[in-house]
Amino acid sequence: MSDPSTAPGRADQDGPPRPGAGQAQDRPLEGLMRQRAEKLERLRARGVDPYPNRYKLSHTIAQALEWAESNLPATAPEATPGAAHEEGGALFTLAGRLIFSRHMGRATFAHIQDSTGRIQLHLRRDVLEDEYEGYLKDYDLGDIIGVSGPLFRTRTGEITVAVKSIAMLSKALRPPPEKWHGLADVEIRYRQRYLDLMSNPDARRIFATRSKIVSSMRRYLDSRDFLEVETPVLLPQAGGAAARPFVTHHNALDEEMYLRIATELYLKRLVVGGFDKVYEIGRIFRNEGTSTKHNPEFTMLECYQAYADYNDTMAMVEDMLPHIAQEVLGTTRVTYGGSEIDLTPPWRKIVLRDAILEHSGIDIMQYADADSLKAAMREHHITATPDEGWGKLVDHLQSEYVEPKLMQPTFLIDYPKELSPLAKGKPGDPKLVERFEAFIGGMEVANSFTELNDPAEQRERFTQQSRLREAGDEEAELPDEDFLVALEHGMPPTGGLGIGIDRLVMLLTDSTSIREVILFPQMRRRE
RNA sequence: GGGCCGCUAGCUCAAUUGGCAGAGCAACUGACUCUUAAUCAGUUGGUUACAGGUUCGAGUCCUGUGCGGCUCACCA
Repeated sequence: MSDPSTAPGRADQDGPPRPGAGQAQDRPLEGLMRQRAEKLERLRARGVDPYPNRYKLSHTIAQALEWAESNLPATAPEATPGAAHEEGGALFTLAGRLIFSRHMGRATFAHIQDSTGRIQLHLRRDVLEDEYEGYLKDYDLGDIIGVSGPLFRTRTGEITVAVKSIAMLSKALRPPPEKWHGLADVEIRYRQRYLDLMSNPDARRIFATRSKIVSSMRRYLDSRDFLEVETPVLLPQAGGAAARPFVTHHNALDEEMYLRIATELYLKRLVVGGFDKVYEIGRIFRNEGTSTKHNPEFTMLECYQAYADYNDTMAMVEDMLPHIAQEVLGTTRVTYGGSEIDLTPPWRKIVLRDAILEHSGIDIMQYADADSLKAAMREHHITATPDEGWGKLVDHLQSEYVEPKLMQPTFLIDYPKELSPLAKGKPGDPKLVERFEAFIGGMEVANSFTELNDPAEQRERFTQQSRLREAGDEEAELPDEDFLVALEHGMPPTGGLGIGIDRLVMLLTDSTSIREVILFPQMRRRE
């Protein structure tokens, strides 16, 4: 009931709802969706299945365009409406999402897009007859459609399908994002990545590049006789890195399980078993905060090579990454965040101690314990949290003062033993291990060391880590008895390497946030 | 977890000092047989993220909540 004193009332308010028009209480989206649902019902009423089981394509859009480039004259001589439709050349059957439609009375130009490209359609009423009216009435932007017809060039030279028949392959019940600006809302781009992909070419480019990077990396390793393996994700105990794991529960065993934080300890078991060159490109889970450089699940390459050391893995890194860049991008010079980065080897190599001294003024080797190092840091007005051990303090100095400066590819070499419980000591220097990290664009992209294969020393290192853990370091390595047994069977001298795939992709696609290179980045649950 | 910023139509964005919530795209109706972000005429479409508060009056000011972005801390 309308109250005349507050609601003036509208002419159509008491009349029947107009077909296709939203009812007053509907939200706009529901109105748009109902229109599409009505179109779907009209298609069904005409005997058209709006979701047919199959549609046989003759070509991809890219193949059709390629054919036309070499078989059609570069320009149409003049506007000769109708001519192409009479010619009846080779028939192409193509499909894709309807992304543009411009209708002008008895003819319509439209574009469809598949994963290989987009192509223009020319629809004519005198050719399609009833199908033409059906197109105008019941097809919408966003629908997946199929078309069949010969190719021709328009007056402006654009390769176009002269459509002789058209088919609805999947009716879209929701409207697509705006066709020109695309989808800009970052949250929707991440939560509904398919909308990002269908409307933003750059998103498609980034993820296609990611795929090429990974396959190039596989080819590189495969061609050097590395064996790709898969190790468990679900573990009784998570080790191989300094990180807190995700915890889950196995019902049948009634046991706590952990998602892996590294593949290291299992890959080394395989080296013990005689696989001298192994690698895994796998998802890693770390129960930590998110940032532009961190996602709780990410992808890492780890590879292990028997009878190699960290000098060999260093040579491999500065050979492999430029190789991948060359293969995927056609160049070893990339732009990242406004900086020009040249991946051409050789890369700069600096001993970690020297790098910290250079950038912070502190020589870590002059301060043997946490207290004296902390005191030195205080003198340089550098704050440290009270519970940080010596290794953590060095890591702190490194990541704060050195890492952000390392734009061009740089290896930092020879890390403190305390930070590297799985790495082999540097001969003649009891405080250091044979380890390097590679930095590009201010990001750590690789971590590598000569693997510790002395079971007794490994046991001792685990014990030291346990002490750190007891002192409150939740990320200290847990002793892994089963791994120690493996080492006791003898592991050859081995060089190990880890490369963060996501960060490599960021670098090669000029993406400054890791969320731009992960299809479905971690997001808070939304009700 | 802290700090800063953001959230307006399906999408992209406006809204002056606190004073009638608007445009473009999409949709709908109509014109148009070489357009291409088609064009032209008209129409529809709003819980201004949510909950409170101040005020004659709140998209705008205040408080809280949610989600997101950046950043710091932590990590790779």
